[in-house]
Amino acid sequence: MTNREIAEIMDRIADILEIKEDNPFKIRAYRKAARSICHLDEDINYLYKLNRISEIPGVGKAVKSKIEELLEKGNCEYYDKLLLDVPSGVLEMLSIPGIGHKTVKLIYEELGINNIDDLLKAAQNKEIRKIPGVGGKTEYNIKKGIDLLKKRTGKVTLGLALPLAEDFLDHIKESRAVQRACIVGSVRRGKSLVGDIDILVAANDYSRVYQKVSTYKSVRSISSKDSKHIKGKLIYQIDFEIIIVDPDDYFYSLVWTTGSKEHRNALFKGINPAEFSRVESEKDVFRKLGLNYIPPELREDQGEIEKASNNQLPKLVQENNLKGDLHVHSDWSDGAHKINEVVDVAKTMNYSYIAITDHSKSLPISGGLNEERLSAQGKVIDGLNKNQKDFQILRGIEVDILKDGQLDFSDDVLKNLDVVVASVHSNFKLEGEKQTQRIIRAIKNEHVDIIGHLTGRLLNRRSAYELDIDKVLEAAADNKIILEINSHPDRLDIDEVIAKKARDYGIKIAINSDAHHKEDLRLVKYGVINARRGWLEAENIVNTWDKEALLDYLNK
DNA sequence: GCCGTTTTCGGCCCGACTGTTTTCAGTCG
Repeated sequence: MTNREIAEIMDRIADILEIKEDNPFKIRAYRKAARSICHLDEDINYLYKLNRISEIPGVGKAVKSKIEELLEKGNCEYYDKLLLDVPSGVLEMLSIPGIGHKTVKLIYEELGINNIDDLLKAAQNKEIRKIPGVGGKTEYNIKKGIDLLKKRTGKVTLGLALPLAEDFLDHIKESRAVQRACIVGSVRRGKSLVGDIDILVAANDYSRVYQKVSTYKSVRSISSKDSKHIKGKLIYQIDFEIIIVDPDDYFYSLVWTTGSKEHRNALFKGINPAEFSRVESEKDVFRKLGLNYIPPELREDQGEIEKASNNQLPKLVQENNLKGDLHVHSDWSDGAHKINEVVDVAKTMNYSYIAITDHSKSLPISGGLNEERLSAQGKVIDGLNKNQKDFQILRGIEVDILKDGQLDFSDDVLKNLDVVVASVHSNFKLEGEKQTQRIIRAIKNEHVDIIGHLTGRLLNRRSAYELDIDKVLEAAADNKIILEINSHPDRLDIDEVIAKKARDYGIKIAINSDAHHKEDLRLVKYGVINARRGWLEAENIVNTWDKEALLDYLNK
């Protein structure tokens, strides 16, 4: 079992205990264990072998024994028993945004509804509002929530799919029958949500490829196979397809299977594939078409083919262009690590600066800083900086944008900081014009440098809030405000469409990790992919600049 | 169920908003 599978079971246990109204602190303990297992840098099987499971934060005697049982036997008696108490459909109802375990339990007990489909029917028939304490508004939210849920069915985040695809690819490449292999399709293009994992394989011996694929540890089932394709399901219910081609056709097929349908149709219109037999590289395929090499992230038929024929493609930003990170949390608020621990990881990434931007006081759940603690943190950072060589910790804050667009700190406090990231963490449901004016007011504050996760979307969980993007971009451009690409794979906010638009407005971008755990600094990988999909070059991204140029820009 | 220590029990993140009622419970971040 993988770390993530174990973590999901711990979360599931917490869900069931919530429905059963067990001790809230016990529930929190299971959630905490799930989170820290998710964040482990090491394989939990490896920790188990070394007898180091109890070193995981939040894992005590009871959780440890359950993890060990799961790793040894693949199941756990306590969990199996709990599953008998609550129907699986009721647990699925918990994933509907806007209703929690209390409401789910109430609906289950009062109406006997135990699955999402019946719940939707009951909501449509106005049955839910008959329960005392539940009204028409909740009923409406249930319908809307289920609608959102249905839309996301089958798609998973790149953050889940890419590491799995890479691991699968490594496994396939171990086979001597495989001459070449590559991840293709939407995963290679770096879409933030993907429907499946596609891998192209060049091989002559199909049966040996099948043999290799079928022994991959995360394959759960195989639904069809022939000499050209193997299809099935991986863990987390992710579909996969292995496309097997003759080695002579590999590079042509690589281009064919990577681009979106629209892209490849435009690319190969009226062209005989036989012309591309035995070409030596992907670049050669494009050359034969009279085009520059088009990076996978751009192969979406958004004008890239024309640009490739005119030598006008952008020189896309790369991960190794990044010199720092401007949105990082520490244990001064809801981050897991001390500032110096985060700095140590940043140095391994060859960064020369990071900004520590903990939450501000309006977010008490996150242990947000008040003026006194912010000032104390500043002194700690100054002290740490004295011992740094070729590295600087910038003093920052992720300051809350309040409901009316005012900030959570006064100008007198903000003016002393190197980096001010302003973000929305409340009142997501404001009507569009008010939301727009709220953010523009923050943009106009002279001390604000960056707007964090501008649209507030959470992939598969929460839509972006209502916002007039053009008005916001205009204001950002006028006020020399940097927009963040938040790299967390559940956010990727701003998305590639807004990023491209922002570039056209002349707005600078920061690719930030928003790390709450030291290892999460590496999530910028996804931010970079997103930026590339938005046609951004290194010069558009302020944290590819060296420290002097950056500070100069921040001081405007 | 975990954790820490003036250590084997007592405390554990909390405020705002929403919806349903009319003073509060549920949900979210």
